[in-house]
Amino acid sequence: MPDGSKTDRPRTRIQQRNRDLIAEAALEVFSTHGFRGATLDNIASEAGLSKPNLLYYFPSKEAIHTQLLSTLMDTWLDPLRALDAQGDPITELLAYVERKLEISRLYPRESRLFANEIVQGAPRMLTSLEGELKDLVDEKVAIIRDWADQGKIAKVHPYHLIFSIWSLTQHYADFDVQVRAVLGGEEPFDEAPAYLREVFLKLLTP
Amino acid sequence: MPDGSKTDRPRTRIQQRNRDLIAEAALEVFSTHGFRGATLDNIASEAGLSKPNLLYYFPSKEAIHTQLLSTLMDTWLDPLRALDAQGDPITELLAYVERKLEISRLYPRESRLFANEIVQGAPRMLTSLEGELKDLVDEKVAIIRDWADQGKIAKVHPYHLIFSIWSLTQHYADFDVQVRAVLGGEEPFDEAPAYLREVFLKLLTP
DNA sequence: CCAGTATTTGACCAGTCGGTCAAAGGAAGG
DNA sequence: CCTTCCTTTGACCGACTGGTCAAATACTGG
Repeated sequence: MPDGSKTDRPRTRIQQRNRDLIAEAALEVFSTHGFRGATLDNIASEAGLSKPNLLYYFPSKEAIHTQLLSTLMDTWLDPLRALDAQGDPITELLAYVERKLEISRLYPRESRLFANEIVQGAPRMLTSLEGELKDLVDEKVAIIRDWADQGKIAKVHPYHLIFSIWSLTQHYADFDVQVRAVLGGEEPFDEAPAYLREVFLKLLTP
Repeated sequence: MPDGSKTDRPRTRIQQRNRDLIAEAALEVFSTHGFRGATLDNIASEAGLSKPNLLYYFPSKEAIHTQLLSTLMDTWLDPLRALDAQGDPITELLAYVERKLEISRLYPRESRLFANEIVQGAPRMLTSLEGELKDLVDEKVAIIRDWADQGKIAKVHPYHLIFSIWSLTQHYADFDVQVRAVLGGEEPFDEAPAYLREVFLKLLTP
């Protein structure tokens, strides 16, 4: 049995491949059915493996889910990490919006995985939210507050500014079905970038 | 057995009370665990009834869920219905934002119930979205487009304007845990109304 | 108080779920 | 070819889930 601890790399190519297959399948299934709605049989067949074989690589359903979440948390925070205190304030913030929207477009399943978890009260993620996430946000909020104090951007509530960026960008991934149902045939991501740019440009211009 | 069809009123006070108890309990459970994550036992004990007793009033778990969704869809659309083509454009739109935010504050469980359903692809709601919802939105979009054409508000993409109102207001209900985790002790709904007012005022002013 | 109806429930069922296990199949080096 | 370790699986298990049913218990009008 392979060592299940997260720290050590898989030793063989087969392990690497199958762990990747499982992660990919689990992302697909968890993101469309939620934790409770996903079954090991679903994930197994999506991955092209048998159920006992899944459990050869991961000790439990919960473990697969947990690994997915913690892997993705980093990816999720990257765009915000890139917000640079040295850059031009408005350019930096608009670039953040753009990066975040692009990620929603490219990785909607990851977005929905988080959405599922958070909407249901984040039972398996609360410590992450209160830890890494809050720390990073606090740090960037300080930068935004400085910019506002120096008159480089409009005086907006920095926490709510960040919430609104998350909200507006992730909406296109998380509520994709609704957006498409309302738009009919039109492709949401054609217009979204320009629209969001306009929103935040108007909001932030002093 | 009571007649299960939705059209006729319950005949007795007991039926009325128990149906209400079940709906309330189901809202609580479905909104925090999703359809699959909710169990009849959960709902029953939350309602203070036995499981077979639930199924005396509703033919199935699915039926409870369906009735919740369709009852709530109306409530959900009301704020948008109230958007008045005759009123002052900016006042009307800001009032819509305010109503929507207020509803998120007062009925977060209802909001999360929808969020759960839509994030997972709206398997039990798609026809509603493509029907009533789209029709109402189309109608109101026409009004907003007129306002923009007449120069009474800024020229913004009307569909995306509506998406952004939904997104920003519902975020405070749907992602409540995350918002609170980041804010620490602060109460989100203290600052949100003024913030959102500022966002949309700046966006809509020609 | 009684008959008849509405309501409630304990016991039960078949299907599904996460997870186990022993045994069978591969891969690789000597 | 043989040994050793890695990988895969069919069969199985106990817990849980949605749902049924017949019997028991309240309610109601007469």
